[in-house]
Amino acid sequence: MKNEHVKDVQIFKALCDEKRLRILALLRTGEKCACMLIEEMKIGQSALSYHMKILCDSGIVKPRQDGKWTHYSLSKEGSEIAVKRLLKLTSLSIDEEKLCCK
Amino acid sequence: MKNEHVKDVQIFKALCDEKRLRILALLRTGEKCACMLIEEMKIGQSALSYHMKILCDSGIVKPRQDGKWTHYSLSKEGSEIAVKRLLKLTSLSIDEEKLCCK
DNA sequence: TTTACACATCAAAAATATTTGATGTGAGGT
DNA sequence: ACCTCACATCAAATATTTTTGATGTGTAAA
Repeated sequence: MKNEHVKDVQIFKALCDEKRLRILALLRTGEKCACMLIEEMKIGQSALSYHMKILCDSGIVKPRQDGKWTHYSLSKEGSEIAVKRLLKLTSLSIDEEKLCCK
Repeated sequence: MKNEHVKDVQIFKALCDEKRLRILALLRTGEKCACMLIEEMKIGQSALSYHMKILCDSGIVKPRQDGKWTHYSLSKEGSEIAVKRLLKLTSLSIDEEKLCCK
């Protein structure tokens, strides 16, 4: 009854900010480097870094180092986990029992 | 590029708080009245009302009046919309074009 | 119609998240 | 080794969210 949902909160916190959703929208068209996101988002370097950390920590976005540059892209695995968690959180637990016991 | 994601933010804001996830967990076992949620959650009446408003406004939970009592339950439609939005937000837009043009 | 109950709403306080500007770190290039 | 660039991290300022206690609203029973 305590830290039950810590990971879930982390995932959905990543998604509950408009700027982060706009970043995701940019990543939907493919990998982007931080400098490009800063430009497109019209946001400070430090603020972008803050948001990217939240997105990466959630698992939905993954970073890739390329020398001095960092490139970000959507993580298929992370997204799948997020969807699975959402399905679980919003489904009746009866359904589960049906699956297990019937 | 502005209020593009207002509805999405509303949906995921509902999911990014630990207390609200615990409320959802309680609702997974079936409809619950506010008074029961207050008890189980060990939370103030006013705070519960605040959280229920956020959950209901997101569409994930739906209220039902029964005289003086309000009962809350998971909304199947609301949950489906949330899952659809999450899938969209985290999928490459290439996939879409494949579906449309090929 | 009065009263009690269940819940919503409000405003102020408390807690948390985000932005900003300064500084740190690590990878190259010279 | 030194310098610059790209980004991370920190601390303080600002903004937003949540809690709390008081008050409002609608329902039902007396």
